[in-house]
Amino acid sequence: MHDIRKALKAALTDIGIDGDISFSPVPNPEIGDLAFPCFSLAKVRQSSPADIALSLATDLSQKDIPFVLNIQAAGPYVNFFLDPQAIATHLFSHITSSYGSHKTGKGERFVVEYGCPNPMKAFHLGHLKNLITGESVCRVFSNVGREVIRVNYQGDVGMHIAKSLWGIFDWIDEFHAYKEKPLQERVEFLGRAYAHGAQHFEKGVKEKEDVVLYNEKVYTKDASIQEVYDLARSWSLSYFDTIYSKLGSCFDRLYFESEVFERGVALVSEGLEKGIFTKSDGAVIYEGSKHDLHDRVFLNSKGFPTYEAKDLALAEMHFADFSPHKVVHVVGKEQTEYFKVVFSALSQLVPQTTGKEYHLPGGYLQLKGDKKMSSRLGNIITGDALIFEVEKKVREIMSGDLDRAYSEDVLQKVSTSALKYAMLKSDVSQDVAFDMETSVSTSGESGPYLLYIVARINSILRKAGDVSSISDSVEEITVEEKQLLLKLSRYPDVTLAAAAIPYDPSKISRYLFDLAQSFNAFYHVCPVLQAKDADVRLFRLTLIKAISHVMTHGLALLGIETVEEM
RNA sequence: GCACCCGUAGUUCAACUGGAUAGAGCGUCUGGCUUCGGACCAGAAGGUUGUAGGUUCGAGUCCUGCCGGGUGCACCA
Repeated sequence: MHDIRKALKAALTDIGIDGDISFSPVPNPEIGDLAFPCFSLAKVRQSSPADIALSLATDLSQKDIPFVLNIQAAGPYVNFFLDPQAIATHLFSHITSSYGSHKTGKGERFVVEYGCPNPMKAFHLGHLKNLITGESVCRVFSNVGREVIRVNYQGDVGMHIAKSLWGIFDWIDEFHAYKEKPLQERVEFLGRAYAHGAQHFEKGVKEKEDVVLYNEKVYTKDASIQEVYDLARSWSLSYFDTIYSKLGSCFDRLYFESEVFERGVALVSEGLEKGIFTKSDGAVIYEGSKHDLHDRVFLNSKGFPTYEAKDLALAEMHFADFSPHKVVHVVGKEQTEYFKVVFSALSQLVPQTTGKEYHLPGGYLQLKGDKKMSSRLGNIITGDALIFEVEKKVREIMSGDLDRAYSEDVLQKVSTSALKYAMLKSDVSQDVAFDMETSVSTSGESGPYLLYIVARINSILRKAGDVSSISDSVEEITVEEKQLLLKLSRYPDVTLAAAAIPYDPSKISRYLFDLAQSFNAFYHVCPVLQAKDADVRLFRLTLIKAISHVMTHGLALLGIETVEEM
């Protein structure tokens, strides 16, 4: 579509139109495929948009414009009818393995921070959605040529760790007994220990002090807790690794709060001297209120760094380690105001970060409907529990198909597609109401539906045998085929748009669903293998091969692998 | 109390960034088809885009007020 628009723009420039030339979609294919609205010209030319459209259409009709079959003025619009044959020829010669990839981001290095669970705590639903979103964003970035560094920042110090440690030490014999048990059980123990500590913390002033003591022990690296701390931390991290690998993520660098808190203190002290921070009630704060934001505490009155201070040091490390062009924080949208304040302070403290820090706000994940599932999962619904439930459901559905036995690989891929597509189908900042039935269903807007389309196409291609030769010319192109050609030609624009601010993989998921629907419309009207004419058969095989390629490519950007059969 | 985000079909979401008759999935109703893969398809019903104004050729989209929701605002992460 980019090439098509370029040709149209050139033609318009040729007849004296300057400035921003943009096109708009046409509501109905019967009146055209692409429109040029003439409203903005009306002011300059002191004439009605309709008159201008008419005169432009006449002028343009004199010219031979690539991809254009016919031009008509329709009210204030100049409508272009595109030539499906020319598009097919152009498209089929361009659909190679790199169709939809770009080099526009070449030379740019993006650090993407996502995942970010807290060691010794559960990997909950929010983390799951975040991981899936972040991974997709990384792929979308790589696809335009950017170098992507995947980083994961995890809180291995702080009050939540103190709570866990208090709980563990209160149950220390049990802790030692768990050393021999499977990872899953060890992690579940940690979860209980955390809850135990958190409860204790809430009981009263004295109990609170018990827990705070552990916080200080962690910060001062007290020898009495070190062995237990290290072990519990490593259990958690191994457990997170199993989830990352299951969902196809692999981090280049894990950052921990324990490695930034000291530097955080130093940076804030430095900033205090420079007048960037001020003292207030014994704490050190950044007066965001002077910059249309709100005030935040960076060092508490005991001199310990808050999350804010640690984030400053982390940012400094990002830049020291990778000199990124952009650091994208994939984090829940409730942190929006927080990031504004931190970025503002950071910009003054570490000027090279200015304009390079970006918060990508994610929506919340809520489970919808299914009461059975909610109760089975209990109050604490973890991310891996949801993964398990999806797998179980998919297995249930697929084992109902007695004609076929499915491999574990296929079951896994279908499950993953269900989960990931559900997370990525709407805008990143939109909350996701996860519905099990619609997510695993093969009809409707779901991952399995898209995989099914690809499997069908691949099945047809297998039956067709060798389709290495392509055909781009045919006597007549049907309306369904034309729609597919137009949609396929849009794909590179879509991948480019997804990689631009606001970064959003859902642009791709929506496109793929739309393409799949157009394929279905085509498929039920146009026979492929049984096409009467050999030319038509080859043309359609080439067409569906192109669709399969784009679908596979696009799904990969979402982190979804396709299957040959399902 | 202040700030930010959001109100679109019964429901879950779109709407190419201000353009033509606001579109899809699910659900509902009607019909088709026993397979180039039926885990299917077609058609229909369903809307005063929360509300009242304003801006202009033109508003779901921009501005203001109100109503309703979410989130964040000092030593948690």
